[in-house]
Amino acid sequence: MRMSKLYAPTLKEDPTEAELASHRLLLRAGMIRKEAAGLYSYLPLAWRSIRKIENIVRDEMDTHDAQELMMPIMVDAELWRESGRIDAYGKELVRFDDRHGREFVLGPTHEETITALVRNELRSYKQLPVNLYHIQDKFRDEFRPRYGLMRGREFIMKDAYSFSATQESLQEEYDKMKEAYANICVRCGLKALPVVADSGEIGGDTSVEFMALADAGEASLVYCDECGFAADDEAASTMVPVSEGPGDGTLTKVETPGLGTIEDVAGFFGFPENGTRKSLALFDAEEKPVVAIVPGDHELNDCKAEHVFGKGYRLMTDEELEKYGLHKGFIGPVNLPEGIRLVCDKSLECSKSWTCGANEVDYHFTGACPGRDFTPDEWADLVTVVSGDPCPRCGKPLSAARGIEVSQVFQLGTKYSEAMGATFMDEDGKEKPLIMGCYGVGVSRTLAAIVEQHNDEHGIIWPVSVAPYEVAVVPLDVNDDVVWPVAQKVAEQLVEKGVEVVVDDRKERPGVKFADNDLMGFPFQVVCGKKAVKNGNVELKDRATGERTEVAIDEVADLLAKRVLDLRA
RNA sequence: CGGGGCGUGGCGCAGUUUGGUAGCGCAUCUGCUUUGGGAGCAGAGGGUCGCUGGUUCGAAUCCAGUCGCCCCGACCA
Repeated sequence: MRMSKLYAPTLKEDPTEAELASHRLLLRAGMIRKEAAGLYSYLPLAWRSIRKIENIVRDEMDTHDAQELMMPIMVDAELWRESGRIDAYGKELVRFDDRHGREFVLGPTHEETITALVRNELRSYKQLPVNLYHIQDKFRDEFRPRYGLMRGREFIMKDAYSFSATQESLQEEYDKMKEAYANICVRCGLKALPVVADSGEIGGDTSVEFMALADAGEASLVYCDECGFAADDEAASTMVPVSEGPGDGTLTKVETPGLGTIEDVAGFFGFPENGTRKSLALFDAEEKPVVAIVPGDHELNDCKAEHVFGKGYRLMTDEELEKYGLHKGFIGPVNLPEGIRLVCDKSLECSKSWTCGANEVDYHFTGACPGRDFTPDEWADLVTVVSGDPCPRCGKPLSAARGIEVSQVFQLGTKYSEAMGATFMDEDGKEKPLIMGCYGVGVSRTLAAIVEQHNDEHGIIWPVSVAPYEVAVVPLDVNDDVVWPVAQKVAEQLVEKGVEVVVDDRKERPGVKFADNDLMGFPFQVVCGKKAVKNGNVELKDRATGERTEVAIDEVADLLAKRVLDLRA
């Protein structure tokens, strides 16, 4: 490919609307253009990368026994009525009538379509399991699309659906997809973690999200380097280690004038904040007063609190505190006024000597002991797990990170097959609903996540496996009758060896060429300058490391082809 | 849906307060010079100022309405 013919208009300045590195760089590198809010055109360079990602996905799907097909983007709304999602999905679901007045939706996902497709043909357990997928544009009319390809209204998704006769078979399909997804991330050059999304429930993993680690990610998570455990920080549950407070374990009232914060109290006793207890007064969803107590160095988790106190719980205002006989900064479990429910974090259950408010202005207790000095109504999981807390699986300290959800595997069960009458005849002669799994990969989001993880101040740094072109040959002066033929020769040799090459044949100054090639992020640049060529050399630049080495003109194609082919996933 | 901001050549912006011949930088085109990190000089082309209506002798500018976009929040998972 000749750069002079390439449709990739680069921008010298940062677009004002773009904040994320991926959004900014994809725009600047001439790879995407916005058509409307949340709607983007993929220009040739981005489309080449998208196709490479798709092909990696295809390869992994096919080797894990899934079959590709293609379903329409338009879906008969009747199917969504059958599944019951027509109302449940809300305004994100785009609906419209065709010319005959029949209602349709633009598929935001395709459970309904696939279930309707297979219910007529998958009739016997002998045909199962089956796993079918397609790669298709999806449309979700997001309230607030943002961050470029990260959260668009129209996006590319690979969605697979498995149909099994038994739970064991579903588990097998699910495990295969999990393996495929881990491979996909690695092959795309993504550092990603499989995050248990459903850990609060009955247990077992029935849903895993693959999170590409990136500071710009919308999800917070904690993970364990030691054993590989990872969970959404809201879903993560662990026993926070707590230290016993000061004192000898007898209940002692201590004057703490004006010390109304955890920091003050910990400082006063010369104890870590962890040795104190944080008491929060709130109203549950039914407006009944509650005091919740957590370790002093942890926060009440909003999501968990909703589980315990109901959606709509809220903290008391200062006036409301006084009304219930509570004092800001000095709330505690001992001598709690009548009628207030006491809920304590489960990690405090083993602690026998609490330092906490005395429910009296300017006084705290040390040595407060549950069961002896007060009795909680409930022990519950209340805190947000943070970096350093022990891994619930192996006990080693957890790390915190932010992530981009690039894919998810989910054991659906019989939700859709039951609602839509997709049944099969089992071995025992009984008709049963198909047991389903669904498995999605955000292809366009994966592209954004890759850029988010692979960039520097000069631009994108593509992993070879998904680079739009693997090598850029950059003659610094195309009018020079020594340099230009050398560049052409090297490019030809590389193409012959199967390498994807773009030649920067533009009549631009070197600075422009360097800037553009760095921005577009081709993994390798072969720079042909007058001086080096005169010595029989060209310069080989590794975009990732910035390392430049002079290589003999006759050897560069061989050398590079080997490196590139090695790095292809 | 709440709060804030913005719509002016392809891109980035000034001009709007105080109405009076639409401007700057980049990009584009031509010529000459330049050629290892976004060149210099000279010249040229390109805009119904988001849209609709109103006020006025006169509107990018004032008024009303409307459409679109961006940011924060809430919602959604």
